[in-house]
Amino acid sequence: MTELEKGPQGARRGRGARERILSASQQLFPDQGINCTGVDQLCAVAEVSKRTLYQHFTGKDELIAEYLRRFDPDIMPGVFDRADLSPRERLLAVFDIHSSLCPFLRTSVELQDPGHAARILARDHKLAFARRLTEAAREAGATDPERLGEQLALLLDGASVRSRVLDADTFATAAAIASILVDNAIPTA
Amino acid sequence: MTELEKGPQGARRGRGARERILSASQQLFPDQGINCTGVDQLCAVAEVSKRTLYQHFTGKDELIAEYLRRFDPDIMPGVFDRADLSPRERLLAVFDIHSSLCPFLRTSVELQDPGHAARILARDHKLAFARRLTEAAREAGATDPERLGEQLALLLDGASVRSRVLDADTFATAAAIASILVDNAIPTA
DNA sequence: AGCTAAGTACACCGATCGGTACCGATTGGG
DNA sequence: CCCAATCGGTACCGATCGGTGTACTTAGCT
Repeated sequence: MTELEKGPQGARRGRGARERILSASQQLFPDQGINCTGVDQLCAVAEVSKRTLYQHFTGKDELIAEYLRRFDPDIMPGVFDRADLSPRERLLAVFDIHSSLCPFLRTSVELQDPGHAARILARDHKLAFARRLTEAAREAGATDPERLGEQLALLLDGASVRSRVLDADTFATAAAIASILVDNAIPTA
Repeated sequence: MTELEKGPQGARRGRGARERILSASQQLFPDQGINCTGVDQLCAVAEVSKRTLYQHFTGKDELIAEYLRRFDPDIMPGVFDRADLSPRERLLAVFDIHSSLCPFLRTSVELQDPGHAARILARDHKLAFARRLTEAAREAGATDPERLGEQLALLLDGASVRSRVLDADTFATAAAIASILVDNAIPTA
């Protein structure tokens, strides 16, 4: 009766194999990296046969792309639309997320082919994210919202990759910079 | 039989194999990544037999570490010691280097083991680099040199990794931020 | 000369990679 | 009830990975 999710291959009554595979990807890729995670291990964790995986995805490359696509819709869920915060606070709230290495950055570094679908997705994601920051900056009354958005995006990526190499929390530093930038970019602040 | 001597091996520059291996590493690792560069290809480019490589290095891991160690001594050659620049200009001159993805960042992302010698080296390098920035900030008269040094280091790493994913020059953005930070950190500016 | 260290060439190893073929069990819809 | 599609298990494929063993050739130094 309830029509479940529709797969490209017509998984009409899918037993959830596709979901389990994606779930396993989201569990293994961030921890072990993409290149260091084999298809066999992916199947083992997902409790899925290898054959099933290749019925849902043409190959590992497509799986990686779909794995990234899952992150896209919920960019920073509940940050940009918090009504309890002032526009300025909303700009800085992004830095409260003490995250690990951003999956899009990791993918862009690990994959070599610049034309790989996943790297295109990563690029699009970063552009979209900067756009959302720009939008928030405009609402906050920044004189040059686009510039401020790009600046804040760079701070986030810097903190993300730097936390990886230093094994320390670098988001506080980024937040401090962001605070200065916001103050400088918004008149009557 | 005194047949021809197996090709033009007579003029082989027998010595200096280690140097050629390291040179090949510096040529291949940045372009193809570390995990995607095999030992065989490394040997081919270095014009070195596989046996020779393993006589100079215990394994690929040690080669990676030594490859990184080569970058260490010449951090930003001729930037921190330019007498023709004011201390403030010296702080900002670092951002004129429109570099590609920092090898230390790339290594930290590609290698999974946090205890890998190369990742320790990368961490040490980043700490040392921030220290040099801190020193330069102190000479420039910053009120909190350590803080400014860490901030500038984060900006550089952010620009580096962001240039990778966006395939664009992001160092101008970082330089603009740096200029603001420096102005804010140095009194009587 | 003659010895030794360094380098080369090439075959080889076990492990793992991404990906495929086949087969039997399960399951839902007509 | 039967058909067709999905799924799991498993063995398998060729390629490549990092790393080794062996035998031969060279360069440098007394």
